[in-house]
Amino acid sequence: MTTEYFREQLKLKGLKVTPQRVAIFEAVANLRNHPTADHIIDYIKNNHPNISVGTVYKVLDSLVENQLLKKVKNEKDVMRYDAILQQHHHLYCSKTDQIEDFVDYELDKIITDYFSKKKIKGFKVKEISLQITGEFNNNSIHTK
Amino acid sequence: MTTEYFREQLKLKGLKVTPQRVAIFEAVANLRNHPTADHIIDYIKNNHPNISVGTVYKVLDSLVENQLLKKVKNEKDVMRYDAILQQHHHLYCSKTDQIEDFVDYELDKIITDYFSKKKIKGFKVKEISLQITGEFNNNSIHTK
DNA sequence: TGCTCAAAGATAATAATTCTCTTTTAGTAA
DNA sequence: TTACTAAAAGAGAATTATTATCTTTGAGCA
Repeated sequence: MTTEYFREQLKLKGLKVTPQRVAIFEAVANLRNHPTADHIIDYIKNNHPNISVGTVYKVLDSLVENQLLKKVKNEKDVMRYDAILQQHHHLYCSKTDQIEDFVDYELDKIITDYFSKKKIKGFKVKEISLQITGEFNNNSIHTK
Repeated sequence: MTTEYFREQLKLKGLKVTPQRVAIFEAVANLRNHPTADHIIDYIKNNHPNISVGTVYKVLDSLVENQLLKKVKNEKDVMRYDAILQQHHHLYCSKTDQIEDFVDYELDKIITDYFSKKKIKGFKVKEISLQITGEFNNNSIHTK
C-alpha cells in the first residue's frame, strides 16, 4: 500500500494531509498486530524524530473518528489500533496478549443471517465482531 | 443473592473472607451495567466509608484471578467488571457507552458447531464472545 | 487467647492519555 | 507566487486510572 493511498484517504475524508497524519496512518497499517500508541511513536520516530506524543494521540483519535482506523482493546492492556481494511474478528492469545485478525466470510454470513431473522428487542445492531480467546499453539510468528 | 452466597464463594476459592471482599464482590453483582472500579468505590463507601482505593483494585484483581469476576472493556473507556460468569455476549451502545449482557443459547450453539467443524490453524479456541455494537433505540432502562 | 501470615490502609509512584497554550503549516484565494 | 487563516503540530503540564510500597490490622487456626 503506497503513501499515495493514505494521502488519498485523508483527502476523501476532508482531512488536511500533513506528514504526521500520513506517517501515523501508514504506521498503523504497516505495524501488524495492532500497535499501541507507544509502538506507533517508536516506529515513527525514525523518520519524524521530533513528533509530539500529543500529536500522535490527536491524529489517532481523528483517524478513528473518520473511520480510517479502529480502536481495539482486550481485557488486559492499553488501547490498540487497527487499520480497518475489511470486516474482521480478533484472536486474543490469553498467554501472550497477542492480537491477530481473523477473517471468515462464511462465519460472517451465518451470523448476519441469524440476526436478520432474530432481532434483539430495543437494540439496533450495527456491527458484530467476535472476540475469540484462546492460545496460539505454535511459535510461528503470525505476521504477514 | 444473599451475602452468605458471596462468603461461600470466597471460601470455596480458599480466599479469606473479609468484609471488604464480600462488599466488593456483592457490589459488582448488584451494580448492573458493568461497573468501573470507581463505581464500585462509590457504592461501597456507604457501608465502608474508609475503604482504600488500593484495596478495591487488589480485591477486584484477586476475584478475577479466581474467576469470580470477569473484566470487560470496550473501545472507549476504563476497565469494567462483570459478575456474570455464564457464557454471554455484550451489547455496546455507541451513543451512550452503555454495556449490556446478551445471552442467547441458540446463537452459542450455532457458533460452537461452526468452530467444531472449522478449526483455526495454529490457534486453540477457548472462548468466543460477541461484541455487538449498535444503539438502544428506546429510553427504557435495561436493568433487571 | 494469642500467633501468624495474608489482607487492608495510606499514600507515593507510574503510565497512559488529555489539556492548554504557542507556533507552524496546509489549503485556498488574491 | 504570496499572503492569509483556520486547523494542526509541538511542548510540556495536568489528569486519571492503576500499581507499588510499606505499615498496620485482622481472619483463620493452633
